[in-house]
Amino acid sequence: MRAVDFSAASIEVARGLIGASIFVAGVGGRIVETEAYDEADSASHSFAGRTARNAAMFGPPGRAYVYRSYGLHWCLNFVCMPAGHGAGVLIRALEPLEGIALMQRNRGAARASDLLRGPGRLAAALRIDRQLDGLDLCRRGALWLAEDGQDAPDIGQSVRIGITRESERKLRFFVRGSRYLSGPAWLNGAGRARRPG
DNA sequence: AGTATGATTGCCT
DNA sequence: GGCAATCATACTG
Repeated sequence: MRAVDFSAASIEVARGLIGASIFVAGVGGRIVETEAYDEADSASHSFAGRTARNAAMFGPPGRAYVYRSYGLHWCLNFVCMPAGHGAGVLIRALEPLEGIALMQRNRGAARASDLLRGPGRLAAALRIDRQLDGLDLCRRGALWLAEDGQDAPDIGQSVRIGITRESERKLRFFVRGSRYLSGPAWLNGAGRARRPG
């Protein structure tokens, strides 16, 4: 499947989005880390059913779901199949590509390697907030996606970060060896993800 | 490199 | 009231 194609389950979309790029008004980067949240996933915001906050997750695939995390940060997700069941992909980290100086201004002059490392940080750098919730990503709107021309990256797989429920499922995908990842080093290592020892 | 803490909003999963 | 798909800061090593 094409990378920018949401007619698939979140685990496939999470893997497929690695290497694609996100652009928002003069800034953007390449996706290096994602997490899948599927239907019947107790770690997902959609698990308890539809609310005002998570309504976009229950809409058509290929839309943005933007939520506030810990009352402070915004986080960006893409809605996936099956439609109406609340599956999605959390975008966790980008490699800076375009508008680095502007993104540094948006976040208070972070180093390039820290600019887009983590879902809250990348949303701040790209100035993503509630206004983009529900945006149709298949049209070129305020935020759009681009295929990457580069060859396929080496993709690692690990457990998800910052959750307590279903914490053993390996639904996080990342570019192995990237300097732009979030999470502890032992999750991002060269081998398959495991603790050193 | 790893660990602890407080900030703050929305839903109780 | 408690908790959450987080982050900056302030420590320790």
